[in-house]
This record gives sequence, structure tokens and C-alpha cells, in this order.
Amino acid sequence: MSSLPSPHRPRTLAPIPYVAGVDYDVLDELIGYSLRRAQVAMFLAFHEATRGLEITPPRFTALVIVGANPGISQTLLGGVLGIARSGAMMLTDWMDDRGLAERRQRPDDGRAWGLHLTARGERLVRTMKRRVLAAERRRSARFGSGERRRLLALLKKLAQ
Amino acid sequence: MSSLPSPHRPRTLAPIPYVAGVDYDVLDELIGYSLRRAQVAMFLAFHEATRGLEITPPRFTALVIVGANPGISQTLLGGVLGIARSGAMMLTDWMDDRGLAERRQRPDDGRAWGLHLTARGERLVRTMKRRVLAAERRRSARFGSGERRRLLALLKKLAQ
DNA sequence: TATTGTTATACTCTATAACTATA
DNA sequence: TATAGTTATAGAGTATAACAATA
Repeated sequence: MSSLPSPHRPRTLAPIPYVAGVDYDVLDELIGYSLRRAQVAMFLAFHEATRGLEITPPRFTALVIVGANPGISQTLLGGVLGIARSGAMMLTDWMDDRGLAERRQRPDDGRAWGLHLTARGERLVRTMKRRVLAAERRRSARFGSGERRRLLALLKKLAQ
Repeated sequence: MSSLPSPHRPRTLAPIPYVAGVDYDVLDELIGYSLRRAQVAMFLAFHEATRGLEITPPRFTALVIVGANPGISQTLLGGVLGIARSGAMMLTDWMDDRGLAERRQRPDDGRAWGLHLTARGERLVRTMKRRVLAAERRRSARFGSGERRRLLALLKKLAQ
């Protein structure tokens, strides 16, 4: 396969600028390009909202998924995140090392662990959710009534 | 600064799945999460559309920008892309090595190069634009009249 | 002094492939 | 045989910092 893909997050800590005097040509008409710019902007809001928590988007997703699906296996967690098992392991190690989640033995299957949030993990998830949702609302303040809802629906349709 | 950011492109060559039976909790309500899923889907369409051209999103952007702004410097190109000068250099080397763009001396400033597409670069840009626009139209076919336009506008508003 | 291009280096995230234990 | 977890390794893309040449 070609030179492909990578992560989840923008490259710098500043929004991608619209440089005055530069002709953006077809880029201005491409969903893909605006998607990228929007993603950088939203990442910055996310980063600001989770300041001090050492959270990244994949970590956030992993913690939320484990919280909502106690006993989930590493392999399935990787499947949900769209990453390889080895990546799910590193994420799980990260949660485990910090006392946010633990691996419990399964009586039914000796191969797989069941992942569970600790009390500390539960607290962190509550804090993260509160902050991230607040950041989204703040960023959506520029939208008129219903526009946030409509954007969400259009994005889901596009990703389908 | 924390452990931060990275690129432009999704991690795998498959869309992020919605795994049946898994509770996605708050993720379903977050613009940031849907943005990520949409971006992966659009990247796959982009990748498919540019098959055989060895093109990635940053290369596409660089070629389009040089094409529309002949004589642009590497530093400004990096500014438009939102990457460091060293990255703009690697991109320029890539274009130069393949005979797609060339560095020309500037009479007014001995420090900076002026970047220009070659005839071959011009042809590639035409081909890329055609294919990528067709892919976007194909992907937007699921949208009702005006929805693509509305999505573009909402994304721009979000990124502002 | 400031800026452009350049080079070397390090870092992050991810994939791949091989290994083991269990099914 | 197949699957879960694990480990080691490699790759892509980016940033940072230093340097020479020019402004």
C-alpha cells in the first residue's frame, strides 16, 4: 500500500491560517479541505478544554468507550477506535499505568481481559465529558438555532 | 507543550466502523467525533480518487497552491499549509524531484526561491482536480439539493 | 538583526509481523 | 486452527534547533 495515513490530530497549536493575498483556488470548494480546517479548530478547543488532564482524542474515546462498555476486550476497543490491537494495548497500558482502568480476568475466556474503569477513571471521565461538552457548546455559540444539530446530521450522513 | 498533534490523514484504509452492540455514549453527540469519522471517510475517497498518483492531502494542497500562486516562497507555502519551514522544504523537494515544480531565483531577494509548476506539474494538477472534484461529487450524491453547500458553509463557520 | 533555505535530530502515532497462551 | 494479548521494529510526518547566505 502507498505512503498512507496517520493520526487524529492537527500538526500545530495554531489554527490553519487563511493567508491574505493567497489564491486558494479549488481548495475553497472542497469539503475535504474545510473538514481539515474544522478539525484543527475543534482539536484546539478540545486541547484547551482538557488542559492538564494529559488527554488526547484517542485517549478520550478509549476512556468513554470503556466506561460505557465495562468488560470490553482490548481487541474490540481497538475495533471501535479503528486501530490495530497493538495500539489498543498501548492505550490500555496508558490507562492502567495511571490507575484509570484495570484488566480483569474473565471466567469464560482465558485469552481476553475485561477492561473496567477504576473509581479514579470514572471521575476523570465525568470531568472530561463536562469540559469537552462545554467547549463544544462554546464553539457552537456562533451557530444559529438548530445549526449545530444540522451539522452533526450532515457529518454523519457524509461518513456513512 | 503536551504530547500533541499530528497529520492530516486517517490511520487505516477502512472507515471507522460503528460496532454493533457497543454503547458510544457521548461520542454520538460530539461534533469533534463525527468530524473525525467524516474526515476518515473523505480521505478514503480522496485516496481512491488519486490512486496511482502518489498524492497525499498535503501534496495536493501544495501543488494547488503553487499552481495558483506562481513564485510563492517555501516559507509562505508552509504558512498556508500550517506547517514548519522544514516541512515545506521536504514537500518542495518532493515536487522538485519529480519534475512537478521548480525553484527559480528571484531578482529581488537572494534568500528566497520562487516556486513554479512545470508543464508536467500543471498537467498533474489538472488531473488531480478533476478526479478529486468528481470524488467529492460522488460522495455528495447522498445529499439532497443544497446540502453539500450548507455543509461547506457550516464547516467554514466552525473553523473561523 | 531578521529572514530564507537548509540540515540533523528527535518525537509521536500507527502498522506489521512474529511470538505465547488459550480456545 | 483461530484468536487475545504482547513485543519489537519500522515507517510517515512533523517540530525544533542550529547554521550559512542574504536582507
